[in-house]
Amino acid sequence: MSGAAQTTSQQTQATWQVIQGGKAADPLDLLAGSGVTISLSRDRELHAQGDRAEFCYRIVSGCVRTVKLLEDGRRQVGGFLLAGDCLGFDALDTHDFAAQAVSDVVLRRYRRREVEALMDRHASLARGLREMAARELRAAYDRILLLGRKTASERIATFLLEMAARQPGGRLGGCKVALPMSRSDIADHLGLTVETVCRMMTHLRREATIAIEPGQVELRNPAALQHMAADPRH
Amino acid sequence: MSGAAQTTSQQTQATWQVIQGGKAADPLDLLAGSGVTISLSRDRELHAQGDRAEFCYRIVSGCVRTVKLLEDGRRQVGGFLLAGDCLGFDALDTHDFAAQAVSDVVLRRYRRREVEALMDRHASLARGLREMAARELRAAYDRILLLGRKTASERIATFLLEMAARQPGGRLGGCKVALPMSRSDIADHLGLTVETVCRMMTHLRREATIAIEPGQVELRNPAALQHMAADPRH
DNA sequence: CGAGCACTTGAAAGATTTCAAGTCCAGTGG
DNA sequence: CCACTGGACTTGAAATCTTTCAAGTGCTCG
Repeated sequence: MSGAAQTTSQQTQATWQVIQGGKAADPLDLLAGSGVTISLSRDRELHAQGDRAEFCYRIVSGCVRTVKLLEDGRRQVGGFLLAGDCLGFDALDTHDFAAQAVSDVVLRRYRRREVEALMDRHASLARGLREMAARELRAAYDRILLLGRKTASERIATFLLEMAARQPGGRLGGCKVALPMSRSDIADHLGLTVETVCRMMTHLRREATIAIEPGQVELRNPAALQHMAADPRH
Repeated sequence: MSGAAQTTSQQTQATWQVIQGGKAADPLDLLAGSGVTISLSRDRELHAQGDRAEFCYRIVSGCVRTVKLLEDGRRQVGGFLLAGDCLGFDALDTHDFAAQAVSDVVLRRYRRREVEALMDRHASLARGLREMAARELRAAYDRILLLGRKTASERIATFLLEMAARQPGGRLGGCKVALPMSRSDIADHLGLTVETVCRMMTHLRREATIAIEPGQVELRNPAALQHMAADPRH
């Protein structure tokens, strides 16, 4: 019953009707009215590590990376967010990682207070966001397995297949996968060095498993990648 | 308004009153009535990888590990759960990792259907579990940083300090930290081999930073550990 | 008392990193 | 319009951390 909840209740109510009437809609549609559209240019920060978590976001277009830093400069890229992905809905009071635009980015920004209030009013939204958090957690455990137990070549293969699966037109065979992030971003995501990432990619190119083009790769032999993603020895 | 929700609503209502009247209580108290107490002996599984997620659990005593396996037998221990910790509240339809008793264990088991229904009825419970999921996610990102970017000695130091912080009587200086899990469990948790874990522990013992005893270690110089947890060299 | 398993320790092997050049472009200024 | 500069990307060789392979110790359970 907070002020924030009151001010948004009208548009929310309208959206709710639509969902009731239609098929199982995106639970986030409930938020449609309460967001603001923002544009950010390459390398700008959505929020810094430690910032109060006032807002959460949904990517409209472009690519965002989440980043944690160690005091001595070592960097871990938690993940890359593409169009449709959400960020910060499950934060606590502060963000414990930074979020930065990998490319020019358009996103929709929501006030967390309002989202929280809406969740208390609409169990369906709460359920939807809960499921989203569960998916994130599952992805995090997959990454923990990758970082804890997979070799460099397995990590690269897994990463390429993951990016391919997230591509809009999701065919695997001979599809071009956009890689808007730098090699260094990929390295810091996979717990490797830039050089190792390069060597592995070069190796895949020489085997004709992939073709490297600026800003993207073409998967010429996805089966080989899939095999490689589960086999420690090359 | 499912049947499950109806059958639990009476005891829930009673608990709810208590929470309203008292200080900010454990949101899980709402579940008090709907669980069953279970005992499991060492190495038994709470659930296997891929099992339908019918139940979720709260550890009463003992230690539980979560485990993911690769086809070729490589193993990643996601984490260790101690008394008070929860498991499976944020699962999707299936568990994507196994949960196994590290020691003899007593736990409280809840039916997820009932928990879901209660969440829809009580926004406060939903909020509490949401916050719990957020904490888990934060811990997962910390582990990703550890596995992606920290050296073996940093991993060990971080692990020992983490376990110490979770100890019931939370003093750090000269405190004994129970380590119910095997070296091999620790290795698979930190992305190392058993041998490396042993060597690092031995090293710490020789420096008199810790004292090793069966099933536990004593932190003799926590400051040294803290320094080591953030310094890649030694 | 013996077997088996967890744990420890040492030495050799290996995967990845570090260090060191280059190459290739895109954007800039002459 | 074109050379120049800086950054991203590649590639090679040496160094290093961790693993792998090999024993050996010690403890617990039959």
